[in-house]
Amino acid sequence: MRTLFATLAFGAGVSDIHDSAMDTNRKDIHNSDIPVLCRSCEARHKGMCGVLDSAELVALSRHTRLARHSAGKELAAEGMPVESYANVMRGVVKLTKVLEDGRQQIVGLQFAPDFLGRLFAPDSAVTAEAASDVDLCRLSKSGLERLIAENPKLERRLMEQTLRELDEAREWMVTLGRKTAAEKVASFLYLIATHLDPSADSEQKGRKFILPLTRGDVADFLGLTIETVSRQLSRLRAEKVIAISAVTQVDVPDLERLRKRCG
Amino acid sequence: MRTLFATLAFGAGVSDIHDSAMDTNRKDIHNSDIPVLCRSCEARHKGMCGVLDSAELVALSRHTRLARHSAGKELAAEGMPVESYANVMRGVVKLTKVLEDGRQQIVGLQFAPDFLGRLFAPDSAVTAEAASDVDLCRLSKSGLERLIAENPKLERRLMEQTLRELDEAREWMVTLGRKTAAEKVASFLYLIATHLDPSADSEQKGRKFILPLTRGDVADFLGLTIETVSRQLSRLRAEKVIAISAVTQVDVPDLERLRKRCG
DNA sequence: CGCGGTGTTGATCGTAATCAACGGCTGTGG
DNA sequence: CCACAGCCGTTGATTACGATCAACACCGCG
Repeated sequence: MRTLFATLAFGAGVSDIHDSAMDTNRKDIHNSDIPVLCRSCEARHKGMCGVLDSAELVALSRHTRLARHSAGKELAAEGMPVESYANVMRGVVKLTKVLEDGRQQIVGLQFAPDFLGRLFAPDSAVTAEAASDVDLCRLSKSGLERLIAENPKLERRLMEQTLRELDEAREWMVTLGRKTAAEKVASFLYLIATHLDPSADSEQKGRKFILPLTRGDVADFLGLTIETVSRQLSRLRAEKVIAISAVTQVDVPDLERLRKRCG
Repeated sequence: MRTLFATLAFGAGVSDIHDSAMDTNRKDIHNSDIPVLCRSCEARHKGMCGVLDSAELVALSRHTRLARHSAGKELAAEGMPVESYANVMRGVVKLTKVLEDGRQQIVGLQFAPDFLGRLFAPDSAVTAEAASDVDLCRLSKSGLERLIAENPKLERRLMEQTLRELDEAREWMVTLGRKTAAEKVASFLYLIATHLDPSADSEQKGRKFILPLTRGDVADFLGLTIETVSRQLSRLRAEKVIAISAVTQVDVPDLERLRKRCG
């Protein structure tokens, strides 16, 4: 009934993974046993796929396909049924909730290699939207649920990510409830600086990154207005805590100095 | 080495469960197989123990003991190792986080029959404190972790509670980030009215309850000051949305009318 | 060139924080 | 028994932080 995994992993009509990815992990042993799509994927190491052996990866890959979306694409809607799960391979996904009158709050940000989706619930409690251009590894709902039932280690790994997300949500509740606008913006920059660019995790002091969110997104994340976010960014720049070369290009020369602004 | 479970369930030095509890569940079949401490416990139905059969309950009860604490008692400290888990049997436990300068935020409230504790982490990310007088069913760390490893259904149940807590935390992030003081206080009262008193869940419109939190706690939960909470409560009372007979005694004549104030 | 979208900056306003006074309750000790 | 301290909660006066309203700069694009 099913053809070779590779055919499905690159499912018809979906743009192929870029060539450079093919070359990245040549050093891996038994690469030939690992589905092509998985070879460059962070989830295989730090994400949920890290608990799977190559045979299990192959089995899972029969239910996966690469999906690329550009910034702004709605991936799941609040209150709507979810037909598939996904792993974030590249980019940032924002999870939002809205009040009837349109006030919006970002309640979570998912980076590679985070798992995306609410297990064991008929429909999504949040709206998921691509904050930047993203690559997702889509997993069919039934396929993953079957695999979870068979593989306790996988369930455990997902439990651990869920607990981590809960910790992060609670950390953010402190920021939303008790910090000033200045501290909120500093906290946001610190979060991004420490979550993005996971390759360079040495003790290097300075970090440059491209903000994956617009000012409006940042405001929705922090419970502020666009104007206040802009003003606080200007203030941090004036005080040399950050440099802003282009609107989305932020440079943090001293991460520790930024952390001190987080309250 | 171990004596009968009943002896340990009522471990020496711990005050006994009150007599009335003994009579509550006479109608249960095979009550004689169920540990005495479990007979009146909500966790056995809606909580994590709902997935255990009576033999498993007995096995678990060898690692449990009833612990009573009065309001204000610190049950776990942020950043400190946790030596045991617990189920809330009665009362309310608040989970808090603090900033260096003392600003405090409540990041979660646990009601019966919630599970208490952070699995798979060496130490607690939050401070847990009895908000009201509470009864806990303490579970030894190693005992529960062994049981989880053996019982996939139990892990699943705990996963489901964790996911529910994550949903609740995200719901609360909207309240903290985007609601006005008036909406925050209304939302808090609505939360309490719908979470407390789980027995009377009929479509009755009116609800009376004793606030398990002080004004200071409410303020810490909502990211407000005591004064603002007090003013908003006075306003709701003046507008007949609630009645306050004593400081902790709240009466919500029309739950739907309260819900409309939540934004 | 004008246009829409995004971001910055300035002026003003309003909500909630802060500062302050006081009332009610409880427990303690003369 | 009353006096008083200490705590909690309410209410009033004032302040300040961030929202709102407004103008404009910048950029890509038809």
